[in-house]
Amino acid sequence: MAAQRGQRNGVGVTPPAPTAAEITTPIPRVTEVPAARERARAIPEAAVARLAVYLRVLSGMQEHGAGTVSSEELAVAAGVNSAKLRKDLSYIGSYGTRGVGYEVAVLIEEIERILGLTRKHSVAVVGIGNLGHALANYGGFPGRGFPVTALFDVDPDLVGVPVGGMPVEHIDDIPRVCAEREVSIGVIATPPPAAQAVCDRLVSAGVQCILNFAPVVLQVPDHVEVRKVDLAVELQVLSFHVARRADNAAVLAEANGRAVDGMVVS
Amino acid sequence: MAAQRGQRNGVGVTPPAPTAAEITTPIPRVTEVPAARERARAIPEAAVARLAVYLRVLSGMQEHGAGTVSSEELAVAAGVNSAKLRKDLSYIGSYGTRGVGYEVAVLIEEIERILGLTRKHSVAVVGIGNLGHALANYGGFPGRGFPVTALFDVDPDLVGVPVGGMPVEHIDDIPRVCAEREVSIGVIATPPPAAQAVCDRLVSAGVQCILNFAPVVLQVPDHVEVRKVDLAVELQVLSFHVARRADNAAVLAEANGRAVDGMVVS
DNA sequence: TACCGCTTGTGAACGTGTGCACAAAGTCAG
DNA sequence: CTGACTTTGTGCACACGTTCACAAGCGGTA
Repeated sequence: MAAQRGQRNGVGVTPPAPTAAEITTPIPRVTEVPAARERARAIPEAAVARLAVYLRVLSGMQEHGAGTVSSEELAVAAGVNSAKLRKDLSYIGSYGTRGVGYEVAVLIEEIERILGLTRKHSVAVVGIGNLGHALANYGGFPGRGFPVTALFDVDPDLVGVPVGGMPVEHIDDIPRVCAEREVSIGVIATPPPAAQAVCDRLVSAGVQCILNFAPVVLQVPDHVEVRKVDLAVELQVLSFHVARRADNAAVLAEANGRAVDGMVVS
Repeated sequence: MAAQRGQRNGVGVTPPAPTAAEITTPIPRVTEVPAARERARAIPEAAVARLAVYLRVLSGMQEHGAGTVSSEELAVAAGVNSAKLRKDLSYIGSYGTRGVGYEVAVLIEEIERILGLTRKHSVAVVGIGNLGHALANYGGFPGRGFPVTALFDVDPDLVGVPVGGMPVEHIDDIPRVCAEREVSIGVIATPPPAAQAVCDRLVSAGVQCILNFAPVVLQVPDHVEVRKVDLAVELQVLSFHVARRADNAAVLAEANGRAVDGMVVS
C-alpha cells in the first residue's frame, strides 16, 4: 500500500473543528458545489492509484496495436478483478461499449485527463545523495509529463555541479527557484533530520504536493498532499510475512506430527 | 497503498476453487489452528505497516531517553489517531499499563518480535542501474537487520565490480548465490521488460518475498509475497490531486465571483 | 425487424478498517 | 484504605472499498 498507502497528516483529526478557510482565500463556505467535475473528489484514493496502473497497461497495449479491450483482458493485465476494474472506470465516466469493450485510445485520453496528465508537472528533487542522484537521472522521471526542473542540496560542494544535465541549487534558493520554474511537486530525498525543514521550505514556496522518501512523518498544513515511500516499512512488512510464514509452517507441522509438542520455541 | 499499497497477485480470484495444498507439504486441511501465534495472521496489513512506523518513532524516543509513552504522545509522533494506535497495539497483545502508558523498551521488543526483526533477513538487489546502485549503497539498507548480501545484474561489464563493498554477480547465478546466502527478500530494480524474468528466477531460487521497483505487474505463485513501489503511480496520484485542487479552486471561484465565467480553462 | 450472445455499468451485499466512547484497571495523594 | 485521576483496551457503529450478480444496451445475424 502500498502501499500503500499515502500519509495523510492525520494529526488534525479533531472532528468538531469547523475546518474553515479551506484553500487560499477566505471563502464563505461552499458545501454543494456544482458537481460537474466535483466527481473527481468522489474517486477513492485506491482507485486513483489503480487508474495509473491501467493507464500504463493501456499504453503498452496501444503500442502493440490494440484497438479495443474488454474489462476482463485489461483486468488480467493489470492484476485485478474485472468487476473492480469496471467500477474504477465507472468513476471517471461511461466510455465503454456494451458487447464490445473499451476503445484503448479513448480510455487513455480520459484517464490522462482525470489524472491531470494533460498539464506538465514540474518536479523538484531535494537531497542529491544516492537516492536523489538516482531520481535525477531517472530519465526525466518515469513516463510522460514529469520533467525534473530543479535539484537542491545543502552541500556547497554539490551546488552548481550538473546532475543528469541540470545544475544543483542550494536549498536556500528553494523559494525563488520553485516560484520561477512553477514547481508543483517536491520530492524529498534527504536524510531524515533534514526532511521536515526542507518540507517547510517547499510548502512556503507554494509546493502543494510532496513525495517523501525520508523515513519521517512530515507535519504539513491541511492543503498540502503528502505521499510517502518508505523502504524500511516495506522491508519490515515483508519481514512480517516471512515470520508469519515460518510460524504457520511450524504450527502446521506441530498440528500434523503431534508427537513432538515440546518443540514450540517462543 | 497504497496504500497502497501492496500488490496481490489478484489473478487467481476464482472463489469456488478449494485452494488445496497450502504451504509446502500435502497437509490434510487444518482449519482451526492452535491460534497461539495464529494471531499474527489476524493483523491487518495496514496495521502492520503502521507498526513499522511506530517502531521507528519509538526507537527515536528511546535514544532521547524516554522510558514510557502514552498512546496519545506516540500517536501524535506517528501521525495517527490515538484510538487507531491503541487498536494496532492491541493486535500484538496487551503490553500497556492503564493510567501510565507503554514502556518504550517493551513495546520495541514486542513490535520487533511480531515483525520478525529478531531474525536477520538477507536482501538481494537485482538490477544495478541508478536505483539499484542507490539501494546497494543505502548503508546496509535502512535501519536494522536487513543486510544486503547479494547484487545481480545482466551486464557483463558490471559483473565482478564492487558496489557498496560487494561484488556484482550475474543474474544467471541467482539460484546458486541466493541459496548459499539464504536470501529471504529479493529487490527488483531492473528495467520493466526484465522484471518478470528476474522475478521468476528469484522465485525458483526459493525467495518468497519480493520488493518490486519496476513498473510492471508481476505474476507470482500464491505463496510469494510481492510489494510494489511505483514512482510513476505515486507521481500520477499527486498529479491527480494537483488537478483536483485546481478544478475545485476554479469551481469555487466561479461559485463565488460569478461575474467572470469565461475564466474556467479546461 | 427480431433475436441472440456478449460486455458494460451498477445496485446491493459483504467484509474490512476506522473512529468513538466508555468500562476496566492501574497510579498516586491524602 | 479510599477516592480521584489517568490511560489502556475494546465493543459498537459507521464509512469505505471490494465483490457479486444481473439488468441494460450494443453489435451481429438471419
